[in-house]
Amino acid sequence: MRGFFVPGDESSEAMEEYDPQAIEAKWQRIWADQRAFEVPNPGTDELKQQREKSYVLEMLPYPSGSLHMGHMLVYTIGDVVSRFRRRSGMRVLHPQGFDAFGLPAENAAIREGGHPREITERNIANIRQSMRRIGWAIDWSRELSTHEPEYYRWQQWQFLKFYERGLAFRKAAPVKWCPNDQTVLANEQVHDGRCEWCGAEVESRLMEQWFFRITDYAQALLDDLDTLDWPESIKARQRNWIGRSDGAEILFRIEGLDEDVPVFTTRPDTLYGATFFVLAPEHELVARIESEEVRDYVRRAAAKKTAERAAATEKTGVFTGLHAINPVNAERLPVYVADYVLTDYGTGAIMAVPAHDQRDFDFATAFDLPVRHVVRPPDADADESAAYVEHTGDEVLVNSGEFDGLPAPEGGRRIVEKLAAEGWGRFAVNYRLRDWGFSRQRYWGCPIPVVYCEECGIVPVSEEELPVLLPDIEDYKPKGQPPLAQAEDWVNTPCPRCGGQAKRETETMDTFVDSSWYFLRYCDARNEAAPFDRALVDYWNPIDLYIGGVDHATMHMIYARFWVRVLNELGLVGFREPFSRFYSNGWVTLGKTKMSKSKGNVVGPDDFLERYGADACRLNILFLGPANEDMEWTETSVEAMARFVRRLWRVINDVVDQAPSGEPGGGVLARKAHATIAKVSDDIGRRYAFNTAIAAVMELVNELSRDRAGRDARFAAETAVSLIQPYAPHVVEELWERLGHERLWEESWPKADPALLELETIEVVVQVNGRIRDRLHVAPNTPEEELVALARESSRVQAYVDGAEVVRTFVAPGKKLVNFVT
RNA sequence: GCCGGGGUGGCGGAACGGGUGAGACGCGCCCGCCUUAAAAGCGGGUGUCCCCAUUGGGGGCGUGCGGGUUCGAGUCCCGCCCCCGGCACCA
Repeated sequence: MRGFFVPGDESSEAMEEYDPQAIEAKWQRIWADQRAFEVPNPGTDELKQQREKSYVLEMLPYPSGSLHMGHMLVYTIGDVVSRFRRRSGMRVLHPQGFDAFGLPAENAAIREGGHPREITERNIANIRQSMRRIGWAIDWSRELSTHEPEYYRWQQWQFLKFYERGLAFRKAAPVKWCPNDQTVLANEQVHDGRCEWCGAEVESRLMEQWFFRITDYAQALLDDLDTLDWPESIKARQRNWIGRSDGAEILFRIEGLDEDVPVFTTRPDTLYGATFFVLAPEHELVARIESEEVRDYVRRAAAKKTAERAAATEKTGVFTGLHAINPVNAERLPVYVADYVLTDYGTGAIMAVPAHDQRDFDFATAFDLPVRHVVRPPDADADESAAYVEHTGDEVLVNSGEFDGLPAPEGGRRIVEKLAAEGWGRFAVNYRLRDWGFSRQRYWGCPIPVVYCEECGIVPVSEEELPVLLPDIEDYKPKGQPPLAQAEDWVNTPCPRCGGQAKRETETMDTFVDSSWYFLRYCDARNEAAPFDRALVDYWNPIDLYIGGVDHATMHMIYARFWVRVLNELGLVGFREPFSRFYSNGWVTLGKTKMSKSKGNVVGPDDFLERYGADACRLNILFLGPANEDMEWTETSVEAMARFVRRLWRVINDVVDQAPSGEPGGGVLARKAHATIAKVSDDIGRRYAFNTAIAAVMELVNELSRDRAGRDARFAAETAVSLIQPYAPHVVEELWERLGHERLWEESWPKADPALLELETIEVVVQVNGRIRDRLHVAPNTPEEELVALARESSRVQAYVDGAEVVRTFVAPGKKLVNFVT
């Protein structure tokens, strides 16, 4: 049979070539036919079953033209974990859908013609096909796209609940307006004063907007971060974003206007150092100031682009002629209007303490205002010509009347207490987080289900009327008013309350609303009577492993947390936090720069799928490095993985031909196999160290390849195939069959035999004064005394001890090391 | 400025609760085998300096820099330097 076998020739003449395309197509067809990865919802009785559930989810993809390496990474991470957990006996939910609304499709429609829906659905079809081609184990029966009325209908329904609670409301607010896209942007969508999408400089405008009252939840969102198993860096970002500051609110009487204006400060200890007072140009009181100079300054400030205003190095402002009274010492402080004071942080007004705030100091210098130092380091004279802005906590108050000599923190406290007693101040907390402005003056989004009635004002559409369908229109180009305004038949509608003339809301929702609850809909994706059934949602949630990029750590993940928290208060879900554990994947880079469309350095997976197959590509993306750090894309590494798969193919086929069947013999190879089981299970199951799990299987295959016909070869082969299955699910099914089994994707995950994890002999390192001088090979259960005696006898140890007295002897835990100290 | 994460071979990276010669696994490179040749494959080598030597053997130094703790430090502590990221005229 092996007549032409030539020593050294690795390949059996009977062995077929490894053909990834054919093998992958075959198994993908089988999985689809058998609906292998659909997981039914539990029945009522099953809800009580012990079988552990696991909800593994990657962030919802935006359906741009095609998949990129970032997708490849995120979804492969989730796939490996979900396949691993499924084989570990859990009931695993691993669905997929599309974040289908949004500006890019609409802009493409404007640019190239066509309907955003057609463009989007074409992209979705394309991406879905790629996803199947990569072999991700997805429950496609739960697929959703956020642009489908079946989905957004229930989003509108939830909006109505928020509206009833007063959590969705309209207010006039200064908003970031993109003059190019003709729409309002969320703060989060503005980077360095520029529009996230088109890069145009953003303007500030005062407009009526829809908001969600997320600020009511700032503290709750901050507190509950402590309960979440997230990377510290991600929690830190959310904490930064929420931006809690502890301080005081203090009232200043404005002479002449007869108004008490509150300011927020984190430094009440410096109150005696206030030498002037500043209002933001947008502050409501400013409009009441009768001064041509002030009006002129306000006009110029308003005209400045946000970017300019933030980048300004020189402080500008104008004296109002008014004075504010410092409540602590009745000093008259000149009131200025200056645009370095922000209107949307704190109260839009500040007490200025130039001695202890760099910005105030700069302003005081420019306007020749006095600087009075009131806190001083305990053992040094302050430099009166500069601002002293440190606060180590050891400073003492000076020039502060009755509070002189107190440590600054205590002095600050006492000052607030005194003001509080007199009704001029209180301790206060301020947050950076703003309410979530969610209306967009664009077409391709979820319609906001309200109408404006001439008689009744804002009237919500009744639940029975949902969904408010997005109508088709001719022209998507915004012209100062939202594109939906063109759909006159749709806009004009009778008022649900009085039946009179009314107009529909023509703004649409921010797509972050769409992605704030999609993970709930997956649990009950075809429900036509409700957004979801609470029992099902409570069964699957919270998500056990949520995977995605850091770029969504603030906006999406804060909004979704807020949304779920509100649903919890509404009694619609039984949990407060949606994402128990978050795994943040790194970026795939080319060279050292991030792959991104704007940089034009995107390498797509399609080409590599064709050349090397899905299994090699899946292995590659996880072998590049730790998946939670940035990793550099190299073509040589895909080739290396293709080589590994081919090698696996050959070695296993040889084992099938050459190795005896029967029980493993417990030799070195069998022990290696058990060690590998332990390592891979821990790497995937606990450490999320996907790269080292692959390395471990490679080591096993390397050892196996040297002993393909041995008594443990078959066991080692089965183990290697089984362990690499989550990464390379196609080729292993083929090999598994050749090994005489079937349906590896349903096979229980192997368990390491603790008895075989112990090696027959262990190597014990013998050190003299911390330097390794010899090694012993002994039985693992050798008693300590015997071990020490053996080590002491070693000629090499003798040589290094060299007659000196051994003062101490250390035996490391596990008896793997003996150290003699002379 | 505040906050978070990092600095390990030629490269990507291992070393998981201080305990086996740091460098697993892979890439690259070098040598060899196979081949008419190539591809593929297979075997070996690959931190650095030094010493003895014929194959071979032995030793010192090495995880950004400087200290420290410890029998033992890439890992812990103190002080620096550098890189990446978040927030930021945020009062």
